[in-house]
Amino acid sequence: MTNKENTLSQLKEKGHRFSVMRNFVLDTLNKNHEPLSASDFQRLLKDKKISANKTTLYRELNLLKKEGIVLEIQLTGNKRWYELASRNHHHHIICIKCDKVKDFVECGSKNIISKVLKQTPDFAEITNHTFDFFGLCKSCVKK
Amino acid sequence: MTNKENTLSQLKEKGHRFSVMRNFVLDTLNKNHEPLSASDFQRLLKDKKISANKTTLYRELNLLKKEGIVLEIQLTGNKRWYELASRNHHHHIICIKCDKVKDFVECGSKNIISKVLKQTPDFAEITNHTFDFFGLCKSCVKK
DNA sequence: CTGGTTGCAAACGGTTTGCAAGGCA
DNA sequence: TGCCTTGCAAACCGTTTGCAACCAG
Repeated sequence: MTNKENTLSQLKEKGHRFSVMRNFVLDTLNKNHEPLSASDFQRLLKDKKISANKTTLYRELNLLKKEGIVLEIQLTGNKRWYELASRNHHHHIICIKCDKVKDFVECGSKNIISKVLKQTPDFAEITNHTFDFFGLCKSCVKK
Repeated sequence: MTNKENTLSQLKEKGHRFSVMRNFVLDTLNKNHEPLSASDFQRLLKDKKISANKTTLYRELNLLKKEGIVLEIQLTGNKRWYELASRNHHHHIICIKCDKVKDFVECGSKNIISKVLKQTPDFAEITNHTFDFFGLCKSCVKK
């Protein structure tokens, strides 16, 4: 059973159904190992000639987020990216010109968290962190 | 000469003028050593009984950004924070309930950058990075 | 007087909501 | 048949823009 089929049946047990959008989003996330934004999904939907309303896409992304299947991440400005929650802990590098996102695994933040809490006595607990890099990808540098 | 006066005269040399909003924003940023969002500024304007349109505030923040006096940072969701560019390199911890932001100086990212580039051959250069922590501040934990 | 600064209303872009229609189990 | 899913239009929220009036230098 593939990862996607696994997730679909997991959702069915919770009373959710099969749908074209659900299948598409899970399929896409399993095949692309980089975070995708709503506009990425819309472009891919168009490529696959799947006609769908953006509302349906946003609702699906929120449902998958609520069910803990995808994580929503905030990288730049005013859009959000989505990736499978099952992926290992990692971080991102984003091109500031074309918004391309790649992953990297190095983090090394574990031993920093206790230092952070010592420096910020107002805070009680840390739930997550970002450690994202911004720069220029090679194709944007050429331009 | 205070930091604010310094910046104001620096701006005058570039043809910009004194204005209530400019004075307020610079004053506020110099007095608050945490990043502030547009809504923070609007609240503080109200507190000081300074009547001003939000457009004016956004325009001022963008002008100061353009002049390299403030940095715009993206922490969560759909709003932006501003802080003086002259401050030392540092990072942030944000309360996920009340959006309160505090700084911390520990970074330790320098030796990580080369590792990041090695892992992501698509990228040519890194211009900046985020290293922000999300959690609960003590007053939100109590609630 | 000149051109930087302001307020207002409207637009913008990504995202969400209400509601009625559609369709999977 | 029940209720999950969909499409449409409109709302939403932070931010930006056009334009005419204002005012610091």
